[in-house]
Amino acid sequence: MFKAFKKHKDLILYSSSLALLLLLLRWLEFRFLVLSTSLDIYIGIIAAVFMGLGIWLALKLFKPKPKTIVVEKEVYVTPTPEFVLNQKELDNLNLTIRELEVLELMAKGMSNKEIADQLFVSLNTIKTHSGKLFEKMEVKRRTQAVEKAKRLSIIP
Amino acid sequence: MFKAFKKHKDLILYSSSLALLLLLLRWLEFRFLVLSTSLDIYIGIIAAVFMGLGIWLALKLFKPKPKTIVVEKEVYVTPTPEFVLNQKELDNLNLTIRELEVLELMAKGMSNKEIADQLFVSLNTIKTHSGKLFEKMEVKRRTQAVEKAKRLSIIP
DNA sequence: AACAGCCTCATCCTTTCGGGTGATTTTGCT
DNA sequence: AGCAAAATCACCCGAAAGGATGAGGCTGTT
Repeated sequence: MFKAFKKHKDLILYSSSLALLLLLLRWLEFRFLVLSTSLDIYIGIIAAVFMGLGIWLALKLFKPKPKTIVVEKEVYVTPTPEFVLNQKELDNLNLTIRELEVLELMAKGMSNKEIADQLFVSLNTIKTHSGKLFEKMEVKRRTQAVEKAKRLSIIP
Repeated sequence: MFKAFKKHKDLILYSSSLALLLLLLRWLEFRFLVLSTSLDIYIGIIAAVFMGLGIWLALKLFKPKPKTIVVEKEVYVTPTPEFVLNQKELDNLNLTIRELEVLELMAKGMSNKEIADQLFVSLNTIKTHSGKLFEKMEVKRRTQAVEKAKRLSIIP
């Protein structure tokens, strides 16, 4: 009994609604046909009411359909292509420790003076190092040295 | 077509039921109240049609209103070894085309003179461009400019 | 001890770079 | 047509970078 009711409760609910609506219509029919015989208005009301019923029905039936939309959100991956030192190329250049240090600081955009201060040596020393560095790397300017070093994966 | 039927089978089912019920009621009404006129049938048709219209309207109009549940799905972006320009940072710097060109050539380790020859302009012009470039990038030397540009993914 | 390699520093000189200023032309937009 | 931004070029000056050369000190190997 209850099971059957539960199974068809929607149907019963809507049927009841319709019955109620029909009663309303009958009442309206009586009111308008007896008091004022405006058929157009009557039909208009019928149309409006049933259209409303249709809308209500449709909304009721297609209501809680939680459509899930998967939004792909790109995760910002830090551009860290994991620097791997190219030992081979580094060996080929045959740089000294000091020269490599100077190269690394150059790559940070530091001036010779700043590098000198950082390494606690004189400006002239850095000039000597950088000069030899350019010789070994076969470049003419610090910018070229840095570019080549990055290209050869000697520095990150 | 069949898919649409399957999808809205509930609605169709209930609508048919209602229509059937309506017919039954009308028949009952006719039988017991003996009040059947052509007007009633006409009104019934009106009601049915407009209810159908209402349903159709509702489905049509409120279809693109699916209460969507947004599920954010994190997607792994393979660390592309290829250069992806950071347009945001580039826009922030508000560089001109010429300044960007100079910056790119600087990054290749070229001297101002070489850049001037490459772009078919005078050395002084390149100096002006580079000066403004350093201003906008808030750096003091070309090496710093290149380093920062690479760090911000403005140049490869 | 001798030698080689590296690090350090210096001096002299030239080139390059960068800052500052001003001017003219070109171009894009309204 | 007129305005604003961009591009072009010039001149001056000081700072930084780079080339050439020489020299002294330290360290590990032979």
